[in-house]
Amino acid sequence: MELKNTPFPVLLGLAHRLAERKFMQIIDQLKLDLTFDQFMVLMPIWKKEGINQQQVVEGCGKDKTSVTRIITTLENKNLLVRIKDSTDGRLNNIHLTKKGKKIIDKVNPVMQETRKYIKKNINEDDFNIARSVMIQLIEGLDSKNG
Amino acid sequence: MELKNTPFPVLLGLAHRLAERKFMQIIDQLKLDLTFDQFMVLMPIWKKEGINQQQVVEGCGKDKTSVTRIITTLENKNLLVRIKDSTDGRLNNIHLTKKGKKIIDKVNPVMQETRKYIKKNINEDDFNIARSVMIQLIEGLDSKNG
DNA sequence: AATATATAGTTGTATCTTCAACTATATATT
DNA sequence: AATATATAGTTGAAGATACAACTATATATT
Repeated sequence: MELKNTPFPVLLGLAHRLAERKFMQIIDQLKLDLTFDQFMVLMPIWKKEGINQQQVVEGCGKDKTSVTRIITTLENKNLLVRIKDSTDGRLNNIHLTKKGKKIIDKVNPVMQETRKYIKKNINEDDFNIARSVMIQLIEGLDSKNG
Repeated sequence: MELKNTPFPVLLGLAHRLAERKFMQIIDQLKLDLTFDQFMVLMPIWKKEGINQQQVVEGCGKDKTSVTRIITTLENKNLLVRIKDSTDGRLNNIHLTKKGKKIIDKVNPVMQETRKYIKKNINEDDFNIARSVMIQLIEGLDSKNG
């Protein structure tokens, strides 16, 4: 596939898809019943136990509808539980179960490995520039900023 | 949302999603019955009339399953037609209808506008580095290369 | 020519995504 | 206190995605 003249949004989609696929290739070897998207939702909860769904939305970059549904899926798999906040009835605080923690402990090293794999052969300075461009791009596109 | 320490795959997903959303915001103003993904499939066909589905796959960066289904959707909307290749019976050559061409002519300027919008405030050299990093990343991840 | 292998495209199933509309609770304004 | 507005989360519907298994045609190998 000729990438040189490929529009940037196409590159974005491709990179996104291929990175997911690579991750799944590796995770499948662990025989874990987990998708990439489910992992993306678990991640911020693992980083900060008991955060609410809105904070999960911010932590994983997914739409709140998707987060609602994936959390339901994960709850049905007994990887986490929703607990209503005692002082603000709108909030669902999310807690990992033992099973949830266990699965994350298995997946995390895989994630590290995948990140290294993705970065291999890429100049570190360039990679950091790409990171900052992505961030500027996201900030420029964020609905709050027009 | 705090982006500084956000993992790169999350940034990829976010940028991808926000770019799509921005595009749709603008396209909706034209009252066209078209999604971003449908446009992504139309684009390579518009660039080269009569290409087959496999070439569309390469041109839009989507999975062949998705392309099959989106092309069916677009055929039902009368924006294109499948025509079996006369010398290789495996191939579907895709041709835009008049309606299809008309819609692309309306969307193209929007796409240009969106690209400008996305790049605004981003240093051009940095943007080009980001582009090349994306390409290296895709090439490194492409299944053919391991 | 017969068989094996490769390529193009489709279909089934499960999951994910988006938008818009909705419920419920909390906060701000009068 | 009553009303308006904002925020957190859910649901329905339409569309997109991934993988694996499948059909059909073409090319390579014996």
